[in-house]
Amino acid sequence: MDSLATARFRRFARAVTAEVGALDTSFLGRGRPLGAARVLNAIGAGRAEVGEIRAYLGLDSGLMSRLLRGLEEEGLVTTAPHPADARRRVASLTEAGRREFEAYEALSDARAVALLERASHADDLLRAMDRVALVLGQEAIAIQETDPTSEPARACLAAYYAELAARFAGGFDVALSCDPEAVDMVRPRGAFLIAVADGVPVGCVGLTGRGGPVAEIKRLWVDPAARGLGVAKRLMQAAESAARDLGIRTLRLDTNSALSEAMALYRRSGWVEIDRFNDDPYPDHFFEKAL
Amino acid sequence: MDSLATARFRRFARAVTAEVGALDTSFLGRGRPLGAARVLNAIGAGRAEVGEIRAYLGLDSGLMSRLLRGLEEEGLVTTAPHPADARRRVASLTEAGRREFEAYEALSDARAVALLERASHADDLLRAMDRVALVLGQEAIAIQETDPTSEPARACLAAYYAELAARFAGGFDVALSCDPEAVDMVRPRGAFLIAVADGVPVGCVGLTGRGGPVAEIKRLWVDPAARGLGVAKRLMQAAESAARDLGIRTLRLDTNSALSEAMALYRRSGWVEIDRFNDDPYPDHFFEKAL
DNA sequence: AGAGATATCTGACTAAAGTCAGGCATTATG
DNA sequence: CATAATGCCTGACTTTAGTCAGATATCTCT
Repeated sequence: MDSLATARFRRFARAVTAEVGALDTSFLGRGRPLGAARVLNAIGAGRAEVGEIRAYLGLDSGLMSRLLRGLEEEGLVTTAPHPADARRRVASLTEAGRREFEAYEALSDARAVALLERASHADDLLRAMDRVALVLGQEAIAIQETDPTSEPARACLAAYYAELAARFAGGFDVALSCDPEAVDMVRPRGAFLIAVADGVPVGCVGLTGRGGPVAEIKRLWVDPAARGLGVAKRLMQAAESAARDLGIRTLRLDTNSALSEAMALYRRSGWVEIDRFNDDPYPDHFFEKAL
Repeated sequence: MDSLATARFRRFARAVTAEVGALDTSFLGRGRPLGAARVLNAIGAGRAEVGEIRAYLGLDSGLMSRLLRGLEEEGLVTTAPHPADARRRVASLTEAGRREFEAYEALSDARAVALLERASHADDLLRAMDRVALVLGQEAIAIQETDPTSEPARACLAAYYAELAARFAGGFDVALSCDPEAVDMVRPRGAFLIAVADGVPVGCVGLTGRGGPVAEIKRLWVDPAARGLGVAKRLMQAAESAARDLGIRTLRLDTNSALSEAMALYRRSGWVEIDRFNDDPYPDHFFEKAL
């Protein structure tokens, strides 16, 4: 660890506290102390159980209780006993509370937009921010199943096609490729999985079935900012597990030698190379795995 | 500005506040409230005037005054009237105050090291952090003259040579190149300039004179994380201005077409291409500029 | 059913941060 | 040289955050 590294880290911390601190204090400015605003926003973000919010915000139980009472008196929050355990309480926003939460959200978004519009190289800045966020918070990347036509799925696929176009010497045209139908990637025939970090999709994989015991893995992609963190491996494991659920016995996939990280991953995880099994012009390597 | 951009920014803010906030609260743990610790650290970081500290930390004048009194009673700080304006006051650390400041510094460094050691891909993480810090805080990049054998200058040059080795098809060996003597880059013959962001060097340029009216620009380098922010242009302007100071009338430089950004910069800023003027094996383009 | 654990609430505190009006030198300005 | 402005200080507040010791209701386990 060279001594410059700590200086670089601290330079980063200084640059960022100024901006991010401003984002935090934007929680003020709606006539409510920070503590109460944080609780309101935690509830708005989906945290319902009082104990969970308390742990998340690191609050003393007495303080938490008083903040909740305050929000209740403002008419923003209601609490009720937990249906399965009446010692615990669950909080939820009232109509007015939801409006107030949305006002906080709008404030945060406006701050973000203002900063990004002010910065030169916003694209590049966002990529660097993604990398920092993902490496620091890598435990927060979750794999979830979604419809292949959903908004986050389409965002992943667009990025995937753009990357193929950039990496294949002759470009990439999805119309020339064996593009699976969306219906083949929805249960019961198949599945579509995405990796999500804090609401932002960072990777995807499709399991394409045709109703029989053989299915294909298609469209494995991971955001460059999330590479090296084991996301592709987790996506593949989740796809295999979904395949077993669907009664699939054999998985196949095709790929291109330009995608060296993907090839290495397949070889590491029990896939064996087989002969060409389709006439898609893009792939030059074919793999199979028995489940 | 797509809506995902604000989500990505806010993901970054969340990931970072957890870590950077921890760095901030490391200011506690020395038995002093945060406010007093922040004032002490501001003085230690070189801020002397009370009004300046007040503005920097955003404190009320009454609060500021009390915090200063507290630090004085602890024997960590002394204040004196400003020599040019006795209404203003300047604060400085006592011997004990300096020791206490250094203890805070050590604490911050330890936090930084702990985080970087915990993170996978620390190198890559630091590069992304550099990019974020530099784009956000680009106004804080300062150009300064230094000895070419100083620690930061050597760090820049090592990075410069490493980059040439990576970008030249046949590699780069400094021993084969026309390497200028350090003494030719020190006044009165020449100069060496570095760009510094918050204590970390991010770029350099050498002005190599031989005592006559002609000098050469050598070793222009900018940290990849700081590119696109106008640092190279500012370094070149500072070098030209130093050359004028030294009575130089004509500047020359050699470069290689693999360094396309540099070539573009020279063409943009009034340099004209001339014939080869040395037998260095690496350059393939030669430029001149009259001052 | 009873003992102990758990989750939240209430009351009574303290510490820290922040606000505001006025005071006192000192300096700038007409 | 009088007047206004500036920079800092002091005293008297309020608000916010945080702590801690019970109280209360509920659940788990035997």
